[in-house]
Amino acid sequence: MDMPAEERLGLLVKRAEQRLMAAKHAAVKTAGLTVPQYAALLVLVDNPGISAAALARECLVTPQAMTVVLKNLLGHGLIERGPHQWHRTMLETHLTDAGREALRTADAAAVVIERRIAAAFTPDERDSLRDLLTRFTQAI
Amino acid sequence: MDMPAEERLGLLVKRAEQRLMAAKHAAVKTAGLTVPQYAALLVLVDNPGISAAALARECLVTPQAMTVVLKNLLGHGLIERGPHQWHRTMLETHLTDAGREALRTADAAAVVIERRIAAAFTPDERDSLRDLLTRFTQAI
DNA sequence: TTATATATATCAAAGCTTTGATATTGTGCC
DNA sequence: GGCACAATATCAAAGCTTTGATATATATAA
Repeated sequence: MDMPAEERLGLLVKRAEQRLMAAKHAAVKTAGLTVPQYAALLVLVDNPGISAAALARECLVTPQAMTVVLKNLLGHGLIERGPHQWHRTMLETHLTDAGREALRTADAAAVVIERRIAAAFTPDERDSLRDLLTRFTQAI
Repeated sequence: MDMPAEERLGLLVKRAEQRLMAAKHAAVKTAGLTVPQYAALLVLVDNPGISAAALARECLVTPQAMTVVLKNLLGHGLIERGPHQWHRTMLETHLTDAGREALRTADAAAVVIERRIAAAFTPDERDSLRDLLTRFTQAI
């Protein structure tokens, strides 16, 4: 009301993210995954045995949100969870073979999108966008 | 796995949007609103009597999602809904005085954030970011 | 007039997210 | 040893979002 919608950079970022999420959702769906599940598996494959809390920090969500995602992944047999040796308050999470396979399929589809985006810019423009977005984030 | 996370421009956009949403959420919360509620009221104030379906299109969400948002706004007395004259299949939605007041408060807080973001860039950089983000969206 | 297509609203199911609250366990300090 | 602190997990409530299915009403075309 006090600022024209046209000038609000936030709206542009939101629209870009919305489109990106829609495309990624469709991409990882081919592997039977949701975007948050894909993100969790992506961290998990490089951090076997990571705790739910640590996973949540990596994915920038709350532990409660991650619990829900892990519960669904567990229900689909893509991960396994078991008690930690000495830290009895921790649960170790590991990928199953099915989980690894789903991640492989999903990532292939997701990378196609990232490559399509990258191809829309020159190397200089990519650097510029990276810089502007980083400053955008820091400005908030 | 096939592409370094560093190079994925999508991740940067997602992080920027995440921070933006967190900041906006905190901002509009001072008016007792959520971000989707704020977005709906922002469209509503310029389109009195708009249908839920049209509102959903403006906000880029599904009609079902908008129904939930409107139900909560209605429950808080910020909007009113009534039947349309001849289109009996439509429900007209209008802001209440309380809704207008909440929107005014929320928008003031939201504009502060947008101004802070805008201030982090020169006019040329803003144009550049606008251009790059638009092409980003179209590339998907 | 009848049939088709379109637009509206709404119910239901599944999933993600947040804040808030609680219990258990491990760590460090006294 | 005992106590405060931090980290983990989990329950609960509220809200947003999607896809899919269904019912009603308007508009258009045969």
